[in-house]
Amino acid sequence: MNEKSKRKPNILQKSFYERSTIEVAKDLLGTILVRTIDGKQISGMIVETEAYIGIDPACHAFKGKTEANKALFGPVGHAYIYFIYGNHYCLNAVAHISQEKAGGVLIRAVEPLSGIDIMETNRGTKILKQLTNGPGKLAQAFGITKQLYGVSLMEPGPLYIMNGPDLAIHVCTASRIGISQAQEKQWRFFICDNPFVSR
DNA sequence: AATCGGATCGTCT
DNA sequence: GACGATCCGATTG
Repeated sequence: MNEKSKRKPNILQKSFYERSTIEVAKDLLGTILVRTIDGKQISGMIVETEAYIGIDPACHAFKGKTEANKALFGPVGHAYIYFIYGNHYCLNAVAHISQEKAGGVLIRAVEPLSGIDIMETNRGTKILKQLTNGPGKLAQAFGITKQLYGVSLMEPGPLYIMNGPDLAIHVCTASRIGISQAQEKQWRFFICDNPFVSR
């Protein structure tokens, strides 16, 4: 174990996020999303993601940089959060190769691991499968709002992502959900047969 | 089980 | 002024 991993045990670092957005989206499957809030911890294993690269018409960064999407153009390994449909926040991890100007991975679903009682309170339901099986739902369960906009996911703070257990993961691929552009791209990834994948 | 429409508001045109 | 990387409850089969 080297000095770096001693300081930040198991937390994914810049070298993980500074790669092809699609590769990062696949590799985030099976990792652990951790939220610390009020001294308590919520965590879940990422089971569903979607890749959005800057040159892709479905990506929020496609039409250029704005105040709302600027995090997508910022340093990799940070959170890009957006508010949609008047009700919901969604979480992305900024990730792209250095030559690209923007790109991110939408975290669409996780499998609850710890802090399930807090998730139940945040979501207003005790139905386990409905706590985090969708991007808006997991944001609500984890208490993710725009106050976390742009925070680093690479250090022990309010929100970070850790390596998961070394499990054999079978990755399924599909079209992304809820977009009108570039629907043919197969850039949605999920752990096959996991019950917390949306739909 | 599957489908449908309403809620609701930040962001961009 | 319209729309959206969604969710939920109601209704129908």
